[in-house]
Amino acid sequence: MQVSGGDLQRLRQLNSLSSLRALREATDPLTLTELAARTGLSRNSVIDVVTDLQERGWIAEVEPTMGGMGRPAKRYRFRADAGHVLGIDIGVHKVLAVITDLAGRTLSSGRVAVDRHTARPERLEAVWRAVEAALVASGLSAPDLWGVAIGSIGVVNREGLVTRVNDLPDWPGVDLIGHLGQRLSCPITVENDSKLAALAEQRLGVAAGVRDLVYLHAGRRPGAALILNGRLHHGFSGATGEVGLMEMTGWRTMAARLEDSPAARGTPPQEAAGLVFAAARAGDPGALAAIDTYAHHLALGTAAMVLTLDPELVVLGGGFSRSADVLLPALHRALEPHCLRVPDIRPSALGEECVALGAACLALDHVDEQFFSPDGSISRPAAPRRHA
Amino acid sequence: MQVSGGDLQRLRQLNSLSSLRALREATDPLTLTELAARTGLSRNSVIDVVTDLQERGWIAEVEPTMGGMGRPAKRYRFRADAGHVLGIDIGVHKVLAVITDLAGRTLSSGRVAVDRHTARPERLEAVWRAVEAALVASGLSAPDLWGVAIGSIGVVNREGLVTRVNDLPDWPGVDLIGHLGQRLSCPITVENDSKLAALAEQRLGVAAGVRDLVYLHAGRRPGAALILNGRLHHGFSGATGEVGLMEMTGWRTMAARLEDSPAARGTPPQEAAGLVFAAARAGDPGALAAIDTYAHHLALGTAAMVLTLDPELVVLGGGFSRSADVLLPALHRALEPHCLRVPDIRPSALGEECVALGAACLALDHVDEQFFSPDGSISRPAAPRRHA
DNA sequence: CCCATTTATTGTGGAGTCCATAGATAGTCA
DNA sequence: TGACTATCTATGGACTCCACAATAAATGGG
Repeated sequence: MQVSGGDLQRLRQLNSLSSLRALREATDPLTLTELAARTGLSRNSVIDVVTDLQERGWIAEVEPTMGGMGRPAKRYRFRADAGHVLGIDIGVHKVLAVITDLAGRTLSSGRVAVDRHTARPERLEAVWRAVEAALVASGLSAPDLWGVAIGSIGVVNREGLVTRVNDLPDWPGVDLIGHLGQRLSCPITVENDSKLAALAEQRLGVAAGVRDLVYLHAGRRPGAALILNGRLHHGFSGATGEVGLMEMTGWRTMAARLEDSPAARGTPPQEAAGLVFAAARAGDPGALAAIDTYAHHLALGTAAMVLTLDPELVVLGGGFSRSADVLLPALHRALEPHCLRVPDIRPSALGEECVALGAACLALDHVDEQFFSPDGSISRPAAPRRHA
Repeated sequence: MQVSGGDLQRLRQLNSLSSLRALREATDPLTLTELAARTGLSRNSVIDVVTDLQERGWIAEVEPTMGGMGRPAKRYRFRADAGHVLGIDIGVHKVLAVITDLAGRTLSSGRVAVDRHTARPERLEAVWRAVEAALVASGLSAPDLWGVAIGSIGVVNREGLVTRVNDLPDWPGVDLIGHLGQRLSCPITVENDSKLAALAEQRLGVAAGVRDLVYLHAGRRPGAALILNGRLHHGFSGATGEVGLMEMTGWRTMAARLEDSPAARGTPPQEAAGLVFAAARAGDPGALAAIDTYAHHLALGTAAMVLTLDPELVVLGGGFSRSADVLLPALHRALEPHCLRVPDIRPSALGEECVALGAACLALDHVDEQFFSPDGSISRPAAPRRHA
């Protein structure tokens, strides 16, 4: 609840922003009268604001719709194509770059495969190749980007440094902002990948509009992230959702035990879990038991977070969420003995672009913040700045 | 980040509010020039705003300080005595009502002793007697109150209803807003007592200004509450910080086990814990071991919250926090094996008025919200309204 | 085809708020 | 007493919003 106040021009800016927001959040183009009603301004003032925004390229007039009574009104829409942001997902097995417009719609993407043995320089090079591919595919160039956010595995602190990673020995300490800042001249943010997946679900996925939620990354490397009061919860040092570190939850070993179950014995570990889920779907008692055991452990850590936070929703994401038809009921059953009220549980709606899309959402958030800050102006973010 | 905008009078209102906030947050009275610098407004505008605020009784002029160069400047201060709020703590053993000014400073209080066998009607009657006593002591009457908040034991939902209580069988379902609304004509809010204690610590106590913290209520009935992003975290149904419900933490029985330790065997349970802590302070090995066991269990639940949230600070409150000199180091040791980073732990600074003060803080928050809402005016809250 | 009805657009004047600037005022210091 | 400094006071200009009246463009009925 920040009170800003200021100048008459600041007032005009605030009114422009509230008009812009109204147009952006509306599903259909709005007439001047509708916009006046939504912003609470008089019609005259809305005309001033709208012509101004139109000249600056923020909104566009669309064909008036005929057929109603009276003189047809001009209609205006938000121009989501006025600017673009870049979201990057740096994972163990892939690097994915996505370019979206200001509404978060994907325009293009670039993908480069890597693996757990890829060294830091090669991984960074892969990042740049993915970005270039996405830029080429979109027809844009680097200076057209208004913001960039990067999702990385590991714990990311407030300065955007990766501080702790389990799987990639040479990844901690990498300065992604410094690296990408050499070629990109817009604000750059770094965040943990699970956190960005949670953000994507809250903005574009099954958790649209939910204020408090726990995101579970159920996969070979379990994790969790939190959206609290509608915002990503970063924590003091970035290490949130780490309940799996409590040995009693069994999170450290639960995925391996699932892959070791008789239904998948002997298959390569990357396919094992899928086989177990398939077997369970076919009614195999051993597979069902293995999944119940997995769900039991997943529920222990989840219960710790749910009892702490009492969220409205739990989103089941990660690779295993593809088998939500089997896993979700088991998780629900396993949570019941622990929770006062088992929250709604929904499987992730977004695919493997989840993290990159969440990164784009975070970049959009920062663009927004710049607009709405007291000294910001309604124009594209200008100065290259380091964000964390 | 709510964009408001509006007409010229709304702009004036915003500028008045930012001036008011600047004066309230300043430690000393400010001159017009200083105020202009802090608000970013021109001197002329500040004069307009300030004379207006003075006429409405929000600020007062103080004697100019001589001795400097140039013409002595008028100085203005926020009038914290312009309004008052009431905070009520309804506990098992006492009802405490506190009246504070707009700065959260206690003016008067009223206290009535009750016990676990007091039935609901008598407890509600005690609430009213405590309120009347506080009013009499302050020289105010009910219509002078701008806001009321009540801290109750048990889970409190968004509608302000008490939904779940362990110790008082006839307390769930009590409609405190309806009851007090019969005699008080200002907005009334109800919240869980531990949550309010946490709020008090964040506003007036050891956690001043900390954005993310976990409040531990270490006492005969353990509990926890969270401040996240500078605001009280209520949760979807009000049941946050309930990690103690996980049987593996041992929270349900840890206090009884402490009271049962040899150092206090045979003493009345209300004094037992104090005796154990005293014995530990004197070096008694059995007492030290009992405290280590207690700290171990307290740490299990705390670790679940800390790993989930990665807070900056843990505040140790509740009755046992009087023995923080013994308990805090034990808790720190017990947390270390579980946490990546053990947060700063500080003992509560506020005494047993903690909950009532937190209630006053919450009432002040609601008064503030009314000021800063787009359609609010800079005047005392008018209409009686139910808050939850 | 013309006209009443409905809704949107355009134009004018007034009120409120903020700002820049210049001159008057009230202290201190030599 | 007179220079100096910072504050107070007054005036005019610029900007933004609003209310109201007149004009314009569509529909639908006679």
